Amino acid sequence: MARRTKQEADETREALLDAAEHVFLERGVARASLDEIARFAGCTRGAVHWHFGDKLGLFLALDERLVLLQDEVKRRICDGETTPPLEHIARAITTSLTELENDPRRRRLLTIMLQRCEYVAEMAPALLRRRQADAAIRATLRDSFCRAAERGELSPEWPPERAALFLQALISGFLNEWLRGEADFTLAGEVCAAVRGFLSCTAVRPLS
Amino acid sequence: MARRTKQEADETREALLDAAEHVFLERGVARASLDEIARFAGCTRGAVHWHFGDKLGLFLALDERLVLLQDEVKRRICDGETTPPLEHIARAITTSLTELENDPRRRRLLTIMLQRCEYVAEMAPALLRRRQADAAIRATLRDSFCRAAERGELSPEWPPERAALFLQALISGFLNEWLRGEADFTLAGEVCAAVRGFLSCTAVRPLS
DNA sequence: GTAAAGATACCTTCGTGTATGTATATAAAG
DNA sequence: CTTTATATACATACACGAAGGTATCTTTAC
Repeated sequence: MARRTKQEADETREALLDAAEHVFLERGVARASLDEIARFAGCTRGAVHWHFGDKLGLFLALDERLVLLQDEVKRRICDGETTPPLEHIARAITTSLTELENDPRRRRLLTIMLQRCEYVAEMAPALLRRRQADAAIRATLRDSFCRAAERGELSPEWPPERAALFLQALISGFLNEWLRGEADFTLAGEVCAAVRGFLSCTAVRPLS
Repeated sequence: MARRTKQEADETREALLDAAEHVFLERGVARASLDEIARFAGCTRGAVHWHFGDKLGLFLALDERLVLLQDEVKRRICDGETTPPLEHIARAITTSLTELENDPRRRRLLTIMLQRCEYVAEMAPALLRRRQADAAIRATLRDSFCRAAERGELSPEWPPERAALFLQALISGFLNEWLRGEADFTLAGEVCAAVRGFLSCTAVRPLS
């Protein structure tokens, strides 16, 4: 009913987010009703409006639950820089992709954001977040490729800027296909192999 | 009014599709009302229901207006096979991408289908069409890579199946980034260069 | 007691489907 | 060559439900 402890309130909040995740995925964001979501979470629309204000607020709160692959890869690249740049990129991506593949919640969230919602004006906050993450990972990749070039490990055929753009598009494309659900490949397997295949192309010496 | 000539009826039908294209793009498919679309086309909802039945019918009719890139590339590859396979693939993709870039209507349609609609169950016909096109282009690419392998022109590092998957994901990823609108690259320029870059990697001899 | 946390009730808006009205092109009949 | 009939191509009107916002209770932790 009402004013349970702070922790219980947080639990209902989480339950509402879980419910939204489920209903959004099945019916799409636009067709999902707040009542359906609330009922799925075992409460009423009152709780939704209390915690999130309106539907957009609920959606944006759900969006923030999604850890972006870009951020993870960037974090891993920026952390410990022991191995050679290209190898380091490959490992960061491999680890991040594997983690993503083993996290069904993230997959569901990604599916919602990419296939179950319409990006009109009011969704701007969610889009902005992805835009910034894209720009950040792009810069990070470019830096790594630059350092590889300085060490004489990058083929002159692949200027850092182009290599970074290529890699970003490649992963984005694979991710999209993977999310369709009919994919006959795995992230940890074929996609990581493809990434390493590309990085080998950009290297003057083969990757270890 | 009523019962104009057959040609006039077709014109209103086209006008309605144009209007739907415009309104869907601006407001998203779910939030667009049939009344808004009809009014934008200079008629009323009566015309919409007459020509398309309901909103889903309108959407699917609009979807069929979109010539898929996959189909174009496939057609170009299957047509005249004079040059070596890898070079032939590169040219087919280059031509198709350039054509797409110069057709703003196709870009708008693609944007609607990828960013302005929610793929729930009833959208299945549109999804199925893309699925089949994906499968077809994939098979076509694989065949071409196979023939390149038979001619000794394909690097053993790249089995045909993997190369085809890679290429498909790469283009799909670039297309998605391009549709975002903030792309700092062009299809005819950077993307074609990237495709040729990849194909060069798969070749034992450099492309011409 | 009071304010947080949520339930309930009410109202209003919007959009769709459907049913029906209506004018005209076209073809058949005379 | 008219007249008549009918299917076509819409416009208009209505009815209905679904969904969201807001306001008002209710409960309980502190």
